[in-house]
Amino acid sequence: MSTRNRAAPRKRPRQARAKATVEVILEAAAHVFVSSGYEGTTTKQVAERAGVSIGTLYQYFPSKEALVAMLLERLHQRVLSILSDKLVPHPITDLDQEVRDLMRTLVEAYGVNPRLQRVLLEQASRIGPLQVVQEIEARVETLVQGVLSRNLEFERPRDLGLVVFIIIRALRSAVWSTVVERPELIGTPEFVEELSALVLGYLRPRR
Amino acid sequence: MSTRNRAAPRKRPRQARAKATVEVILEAAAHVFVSSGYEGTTTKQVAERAGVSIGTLYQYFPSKEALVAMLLERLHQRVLSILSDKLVPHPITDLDQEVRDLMRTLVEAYGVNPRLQRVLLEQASRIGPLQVVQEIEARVETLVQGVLSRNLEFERPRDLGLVVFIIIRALRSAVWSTVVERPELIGTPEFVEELSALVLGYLRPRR
Amino acid sequence: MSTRNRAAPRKRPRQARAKATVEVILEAAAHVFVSSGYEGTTTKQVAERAGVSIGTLYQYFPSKEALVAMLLERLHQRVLSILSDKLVPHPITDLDQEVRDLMRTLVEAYGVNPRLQRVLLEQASRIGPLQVVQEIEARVETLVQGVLSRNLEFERPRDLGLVVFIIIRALRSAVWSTVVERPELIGTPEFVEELSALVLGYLRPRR
Amino acid sequence: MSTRNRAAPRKRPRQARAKATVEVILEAAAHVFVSSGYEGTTTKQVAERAGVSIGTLYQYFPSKEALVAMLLERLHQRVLSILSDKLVPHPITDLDQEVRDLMRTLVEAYGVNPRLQRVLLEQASRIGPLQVVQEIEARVETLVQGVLSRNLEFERPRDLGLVVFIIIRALRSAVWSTVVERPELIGTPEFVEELSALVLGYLRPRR
DNA sequence: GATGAATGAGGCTTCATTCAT
DNA sequence: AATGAATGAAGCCTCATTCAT
Repeated sequence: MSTRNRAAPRKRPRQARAKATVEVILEAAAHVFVSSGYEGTTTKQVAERAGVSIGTLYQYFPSKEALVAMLLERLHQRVLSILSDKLVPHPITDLDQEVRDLMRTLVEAYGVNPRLQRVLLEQASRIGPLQVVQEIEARVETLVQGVLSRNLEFERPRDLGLVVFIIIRALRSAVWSTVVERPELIGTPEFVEELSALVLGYLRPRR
Repeated sequence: MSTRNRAAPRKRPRQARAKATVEVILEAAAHVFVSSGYEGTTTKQVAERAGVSIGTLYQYFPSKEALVAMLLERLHQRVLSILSDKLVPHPITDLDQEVRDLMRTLVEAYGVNPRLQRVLLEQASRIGPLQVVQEIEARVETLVQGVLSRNLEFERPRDLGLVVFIIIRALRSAVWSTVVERPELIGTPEFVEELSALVLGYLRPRR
Repeated sequence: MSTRNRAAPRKRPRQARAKATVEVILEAAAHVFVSSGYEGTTTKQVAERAGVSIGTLYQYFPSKEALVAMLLERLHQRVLSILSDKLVPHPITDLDQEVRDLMRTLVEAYGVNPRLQRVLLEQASRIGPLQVVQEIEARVETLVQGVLSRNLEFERPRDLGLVVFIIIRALRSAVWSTVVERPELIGTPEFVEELSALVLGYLRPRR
Repeated sequence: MSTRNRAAPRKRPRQARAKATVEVILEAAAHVFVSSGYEGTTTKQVAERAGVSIGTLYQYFPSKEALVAMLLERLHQRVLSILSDKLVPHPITDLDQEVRDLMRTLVEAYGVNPRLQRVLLEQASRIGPLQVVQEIEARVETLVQGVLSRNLEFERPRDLGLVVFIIIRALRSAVWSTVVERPELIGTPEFVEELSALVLGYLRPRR
């Protein structure tokens, strides 16, 4: 319980000013985490960039980990909301297009501040499996698996769970690596096309 | 150069005893890095696990970074030797089998102590682009690209460099994630089959 | 500038408590430097003697050098204020008395915590030419040279700069050595008399 | 006894080779002490510069202090031999010339590797009053005092011990400072002339 | 005698966190 | 609520010295 609590926010801000303070701190934290990494980031730096005192920071976040936890929660909410918006069940007309849309959605989701995602997820595993993260990951997998199971049939028997597991990691890694190593490609149609090819080729039965 | 190269080993061991010491330190470092991560690892822990004094450690490695650099070098030598052994140019008979072999080789290479690979590569980028790493990555890409360019033809025009970039990240990530999250799958034929499907499907022109 | 200036104080204390802390740390540092020398002094010793934690020390002084730099600045301010107070230009009546007063002033200035002066000046040269020190030394030389040039005439041509250079070192050394080796003499009229004789004899043309 | 012994050489070298080794170590030590200061000097540096192993160094000198002690002894032997050679009692003809010779001798003595003298004497006081040093200093003072007492008469009563004390410090400091701050002046007739003026003026009764 | 590998106490410094104001 | 001064555990690293070979 004590461990779990370290990562929990200290108090929910009630007043408008307090809410603004929390926002500004989180923004600052995101910025510093991205540019300095988790260990390279000091709470003082975050406070300074946020323009608040270190004491104020600790009033809202009882530890450095709590910053990670909160950011992780937010980030995943954003990722999840993207997925939920786009993956509402609906009648399928064009299978190919369907799968392609799904992938585009995943790429879009992983493209939300990917450097921050990287830093945070790295910590997520160290902090101990944060419930938020696990939940989200599970939901993403479920969503994807749902779409696929409703729409695909394989010639040979395949473990759909494994397929989804692999797809997600492959896509995520491709997106993140590209952000870091070839940022100029992000957003080009060519890049999206290749990612789609990766996934569609994988899902489509081979001759 | 002397001041800057914190990552270079401090001295070449001359006596047999010293060589053994270096080995034992590196083994210890690998172990602790894997279990505690780079920042979570202290030089004292490494020395203790190696059964040597902290002074001895610093006699051979002038900094924590130097441990990473040395391990990185060794790891890559191993990875590269796997690749070189298997990817010797030779007459192609069965294209499908050929590509599948290539992928198996990559999986094998990324399966060499993957948790350590993860920790080290993460640091590699922070330490500054270590030559060893860049070289290796370049050579892997070149090798793969070579095999592919000799054996594949695409219906639509594709940027082969981008294709290889994506394949490598996708494969690597899939292997690493599996080691961490589903270790029981590593080595199963099913897993290898899926990875092959991922790559072959990607490379094969879609109908 | 930020990286290089290890000798600059880290932050200006705002609250009254902080100011008091800075004072107490500087006093402690002066004491320990005098009794143990620069290298013999550890920052921990200083913090302990000041009755603050080591962290507090580093909050205000980013390094051991910064302690030296600050003490040097203070010491020289004191020395300079003594000189400025006494060496205000004024009409000369008794030349002999005039020079004697000048010397008395120098002795008084070098007599301000001379053991500390020794330790600090030794470091000043190692730290790299601190501006404060150079400025002060230059001003002392200028002041002395000014008084002398307005009041002395030599039979043979002499390099007044060299004369001043020698006088200052000779006086300073005599004062400092006496503090260390014959402290009982400091302040006796006899001692002052001899120093005056040293300087006046030097300045007065020989027959 | 244990403290005293730290500074004593470990063994007298008997063989020629051993003697050469000791010499080469001492030369190296002198060099490194001068360029890096006492604390800045590591025994390993000394060994390396001497071209011997650290083990060999410790075979002849049981500690870093022992190096200082030995160098101090040698240096003072040299200083003392200069003084002894020149200050042999002899009939006085020209008083003025006599005193001037004495001063020249002192300057010459203090000019023998003055930077090393500075480093060593600094340590001498920290190591604890080394007998060698005290003896030498005493002998120098005695010698000088002897010459002066036989040849000078003052109008007013003066403490000759104090006079000598002051002269020696004044001269030494002037020489050493000049080496550090105005090396180009060392050896010029002008510089010697000023030092002589300093001393002669001091000794000669004022009108 | 020589070598250099090994030791470990101890130094400097950072930074997450607490708490008095 | 906010501030920022104070804390101190803990990390990295150096270097004088010992000792097995």
